[in-house]
Amino acid sequence: MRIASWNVNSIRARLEHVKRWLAATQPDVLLLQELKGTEFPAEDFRPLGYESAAVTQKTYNGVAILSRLPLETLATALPGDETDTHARYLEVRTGSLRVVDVYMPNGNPVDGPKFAYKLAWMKRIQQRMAEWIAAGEAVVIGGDFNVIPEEIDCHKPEAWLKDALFQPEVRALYREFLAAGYTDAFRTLHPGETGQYTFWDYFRDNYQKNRGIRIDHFLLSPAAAPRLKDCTIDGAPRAEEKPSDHTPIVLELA
DNA sequence: ATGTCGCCTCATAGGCGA
Repeated sequence: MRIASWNVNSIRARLEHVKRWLAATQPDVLLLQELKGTEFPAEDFRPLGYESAAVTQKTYNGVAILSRLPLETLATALPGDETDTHARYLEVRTGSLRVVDVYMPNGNPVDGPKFAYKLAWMKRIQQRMAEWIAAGEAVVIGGDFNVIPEEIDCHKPEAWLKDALFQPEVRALYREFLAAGYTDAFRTLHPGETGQYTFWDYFRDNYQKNRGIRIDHFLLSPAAAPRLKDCTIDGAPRAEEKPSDHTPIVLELA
């Protein structure tokens, strides 16, 4: 079973990119983030064999899950804060798995309320993750975590010291996810491998120079982890015309 | 500080978020 995740930075601007990539890569499930608009073009994916669920809002955020298998929506918001209206979370059951699509808050600037929101959001999902482990659930959590886990996950750690994505508290929470029993699919299969990134900002020639960060991740619960076969980053879409600033990460499960 | 995108609007430029 092939499950992929891609922050597309506007589904409207990237519709043809996504359709091309689906046809070429043939994932069973695709998690999308940063749809950036109220409308989700579900009907464009049906001819390719995908049903979908989406959580959208105007201008910002937005997540969707496409699946070739039947899909049942379990949750469209992360519990724990009734005042949180951001479209950042979607949980479905498909292919006997609980599949969770996350677009975690960016959190910049570090000295403002957005950073507090990021930490609170991460603690809220940590609570859910503990419940799934306690229940022995097979869970795949994928998406844009907006977390650079370790120094190896960025080209130049010094450049990210003041950024929310690389703060000690944020990295500590990510490590707590792993300590609780979740498996970082990519890093587990590629220990110590450098230069592997999922995001390069549009500035300068960061993609051409491979000055990026690894912030899109797949985490597997203990019940799902034994099925892990492969996890790779497909850099090709980042080299296309008018690309997203992120590129897809692809997970293979037995 | 800056660079570049994409979205939106008391719109054709500027602000916001990333």
